[in-house]
Amino acid sequence: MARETSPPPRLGFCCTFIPDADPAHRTLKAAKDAAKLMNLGTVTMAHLQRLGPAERRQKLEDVVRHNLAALERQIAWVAARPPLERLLRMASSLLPGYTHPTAMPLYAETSLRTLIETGLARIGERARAGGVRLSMHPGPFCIIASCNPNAQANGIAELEYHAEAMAMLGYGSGWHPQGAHVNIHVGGREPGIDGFRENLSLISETARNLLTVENDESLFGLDAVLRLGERIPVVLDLHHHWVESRGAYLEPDEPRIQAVIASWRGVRPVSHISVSRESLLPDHDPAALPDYAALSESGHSWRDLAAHSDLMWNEAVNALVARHLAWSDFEIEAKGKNQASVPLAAGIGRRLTGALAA
DNA sequence: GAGGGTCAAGTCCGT
DNA sequence: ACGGACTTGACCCTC
Repeated sequence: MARETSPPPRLGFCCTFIPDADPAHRTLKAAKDAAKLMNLGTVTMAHLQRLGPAERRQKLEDVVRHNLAALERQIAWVAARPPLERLLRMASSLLPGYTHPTAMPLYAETSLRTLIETGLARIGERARAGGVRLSMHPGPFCIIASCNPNAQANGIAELEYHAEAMAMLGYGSGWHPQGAHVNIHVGGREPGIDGFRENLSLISETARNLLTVENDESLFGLDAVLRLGERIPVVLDLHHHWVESRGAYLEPDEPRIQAVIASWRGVRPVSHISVSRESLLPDHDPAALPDYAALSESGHSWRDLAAHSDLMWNEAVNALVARHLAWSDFEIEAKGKNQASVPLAAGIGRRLTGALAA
């Protein structure tokens, strides 16, 4: 397959859509209802367990139906945005309790399976027709290597759930098809990188073909995860790297960027960006990159600095994203979701237009 | 409808 | 020892 034309740059928000403050939402409830329509929900396993068989089945089906419809609305919204914004991280709550004993038997029933399979197939087609790049990022419980065999088995099952969902969306064969991926962290200190690499043999080919591994802020930084780059694409989180390295911002010409690109083996990489919370930085110059040493000295803990902001308030970081877009797409990990990613994309769009005009 | 306890899960950091 | 952070605060019951 020839790759003469590289795909266009993309950035997007993660999991949850936040509606604009709209005068049409005259009450708080109206705003909440608007958000509910666009976002995936869930049901607790404890609640499901308390219900009788018929109600239990109905409740799960209701949530799944809602989630399929909400995901389709999210993708339709993203597809209607400018090409730069056509990327979405999907919420893991799509099929609640898929690997939990309370819900698992229900997912085995033909009627629910058919509902899910037909729904996801249509949603995947819609994403591809709309040029929307999709990903998932399972929670911290999804680890493929742990000293606790039970935790490891649960983690692998959780990864397989994400891979199955991707497969039903139409991304089930080949190396990160259309850039689709399921991104996780290395996990605990032990068995670490080597355990992670060994356990790649324990997961399905579909999951291996979708998997990516991200540098974290403490145990497994960029250099550590690049040791997996021969097997698995590396997702570079610039904010994690800043925290882990105590203040380093990578530029696109940094040699390790080439190693990250190589790890994706022909697929356009995805990276993550976020910034420390606005509240920690009342006097910070939004035009300068956050200064880890200075913030640390003025009393901000490692944990505080690692936490994410609501919006992409720092213009220097935004400019850094614009530079890195030359080689990578971006997931914007801000608490304000689309309220952060849309203005960021607009700023970058203006920057690109300006560069062309100049 | 608001308020508050509860929720499947691993691991680390800070107190 | 325990709460918070991370993936993401939502869900569900009671009043």
